[in-house]
Amino acid sequence: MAPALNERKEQILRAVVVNYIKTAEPVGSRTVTRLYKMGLSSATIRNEMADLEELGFLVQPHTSAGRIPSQLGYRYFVDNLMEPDDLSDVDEQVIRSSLSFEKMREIEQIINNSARVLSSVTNQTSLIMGPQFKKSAFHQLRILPLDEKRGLVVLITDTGFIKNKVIDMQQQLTQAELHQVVSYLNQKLYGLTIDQVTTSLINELKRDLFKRLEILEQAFILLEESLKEEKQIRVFLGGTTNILNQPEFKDVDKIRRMLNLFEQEPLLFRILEETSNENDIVVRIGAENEYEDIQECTLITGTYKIHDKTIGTLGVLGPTRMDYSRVITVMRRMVDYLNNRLSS
Amino acid sequence: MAPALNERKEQILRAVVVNYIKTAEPVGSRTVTRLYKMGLSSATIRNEMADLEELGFLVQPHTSAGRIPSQLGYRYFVDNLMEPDDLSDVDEQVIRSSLSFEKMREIEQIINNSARVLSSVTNQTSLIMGPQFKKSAFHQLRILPLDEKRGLVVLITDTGFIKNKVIDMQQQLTQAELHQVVSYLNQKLYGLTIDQVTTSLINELKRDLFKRLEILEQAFILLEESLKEEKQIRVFLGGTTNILNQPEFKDVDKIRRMLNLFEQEPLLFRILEETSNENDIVVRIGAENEYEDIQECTLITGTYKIHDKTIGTLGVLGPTRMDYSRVITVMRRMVDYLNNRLSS
DNA sequence: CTTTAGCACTCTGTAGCTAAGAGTGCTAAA
DNA sequence: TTTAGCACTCTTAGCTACAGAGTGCTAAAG
Repeated sequence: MAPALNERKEQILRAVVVNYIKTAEPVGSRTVTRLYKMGLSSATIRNEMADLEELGFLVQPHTSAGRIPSQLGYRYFVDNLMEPDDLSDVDEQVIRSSLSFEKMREIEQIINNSARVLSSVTNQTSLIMGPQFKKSAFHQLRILPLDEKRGLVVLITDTGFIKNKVIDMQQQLTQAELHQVVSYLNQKLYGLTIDQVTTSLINELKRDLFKRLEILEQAFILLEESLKEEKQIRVFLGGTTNILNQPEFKDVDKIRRMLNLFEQEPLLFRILEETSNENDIVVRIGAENEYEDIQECTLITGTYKIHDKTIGTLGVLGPTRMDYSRVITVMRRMVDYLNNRLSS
Repeated sequence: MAPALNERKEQILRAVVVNYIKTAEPVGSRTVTRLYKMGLSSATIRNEMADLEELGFLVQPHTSAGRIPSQLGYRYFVDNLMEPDDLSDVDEQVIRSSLSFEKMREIEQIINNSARVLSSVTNQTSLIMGPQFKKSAFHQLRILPLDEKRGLVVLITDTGFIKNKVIDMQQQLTQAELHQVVSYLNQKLYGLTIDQVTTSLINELKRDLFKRLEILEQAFILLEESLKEEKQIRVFLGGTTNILNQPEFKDVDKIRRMLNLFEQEPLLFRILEETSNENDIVVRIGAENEYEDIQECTLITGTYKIHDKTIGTLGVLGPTRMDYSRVITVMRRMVDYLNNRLSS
């Protein structure tokens, strides 16, 4: 744990962090006295800043430059010094209106829109995990025959999602046979979360059913597959170009690494999943992140729910020099609105 | 139309283009004699190159640099000088295997995979338009009641696509009423392309139906909406980071403009649609492109079909200095395989 | 003991300069 | 028509000089 600082040091640390976030330039002692006058000369501030550097809260890019916050400095700032941000009415309006579209009945549209807004309000890149069905509970399964060869599997969860998938049916089934299979499956699966529908459970059911009805192999493989597919979740990105506006990403090589990351959906998914916590907003600064390529970045995550069941994560990714206060506030609002919208 | 060149000029132009494509450095007269020895001194080549510049096929970045091809130069090369590329067995293998996955039943997966492969084999960015349903013909409509409040609309086209969408139904319909509506719609819409299902036609049907059955308004709005939605098509991107490897994109500002473009799906769609031609591969070099932000790029497009019906476009986007021969050959193969795969 | 003024020192970034290298265009001869 | 030779142009890399910003230290003042 970081040692506590006396009030004067805290004031100075705050001044440095706030200023550096705003200007992206190292902050010198002069600047601190000028902007946050506290009746002290620059020499005194200099001494204090030297102390703060010794304690690990500040670093110097080179001997004769100002100071910039270290990872520890940001951490202390976020934990102890940050003042909550007031969102402007305009921001508030933008966030709300992004979700109020009457027509957005498909959840993917809502999520996609949210990603856009989250990135534009924060000026960072946003990542939102699509709904995780595996955390929803199985509610109902239907199979609708389309023609001789195809059927439509419809899966309904307790969180109100409906996923469907077309399957080929090699063998034809009579209406009655189909009905029999479907009701058997419904009975067995009801109330389980999608997570709990494991391959072994499916195999068991398959063995069971085969005794009664031997025609089903193909249909079963396909059900299994369709469930498996639901477990891989889309991650929606917004404002990927925003990182290019940050001075810390003027190096093409860094840009490449970031964009490369953005193309790897499963990886993004894992990062979001690892970072997030159901109950609160999580701030991961620099090397606090597991994944190497974002250890110069800060990732802030929150989760959204449907009927009190957590089903997805939203994240904002940017350089460690990020307006923490603002992003966290925006994230809070976004989560609130999203929860309301999705639970109605 | 560009004037015809004598053989010697053609040889030299080809040499310059080929070399510049490979090295990204302006090509001087010495280099041409050294690499493509044709029994002439560099002075002669110099004279010829000066002619080629006068004719508009070559340009000089500055007085004392070598020459690079102009847009016209590339055009002449593509139209007259290019030799077809032999794909290596490895490439061939990669392309084929990207599509042979047994499990990819969903067309979006196939398209997505194709985008990935197309970009990695060409080392450029690829864009593939998802299937355009509006060019398919209406085949069958079904509505499956899910519970009291919701139903599932299933739309089947002659190209074998099945699109479906969940709708809310404010008023409850009896099974019989629903059946009546559905069969009426099927009768009216059968054989029309989705394109032809205009708002006015829908309104007409609506009036018609209202006479018989007044409960349907809500259901109708939603059918309309779901059709409208099918008209906006996804564009799948692959290898967006590849442009960063090109030396012409070392400027952060150019990168930003490109990436910005990539985020605007509807725009990409329009560009692909405008550029492509059903019957052949189209090469748009530099300012031949309509859209301003890609006038330093070349876009090469091809189309893919299902049962001889064109339903989508694939594109490769990169700097004008692009390996035309290779990209075009790869595009041809890709189109072939894709057509085969989708029509089976 | 704390604060501050003063000053020497360090490091960066920019501007200007030079020299090397690449390539051209022109001229005159083959 | 081709080519050798040469003066000329432009870019790039490296070097130096210098202004600007900021520090750390010392010694004096509170």
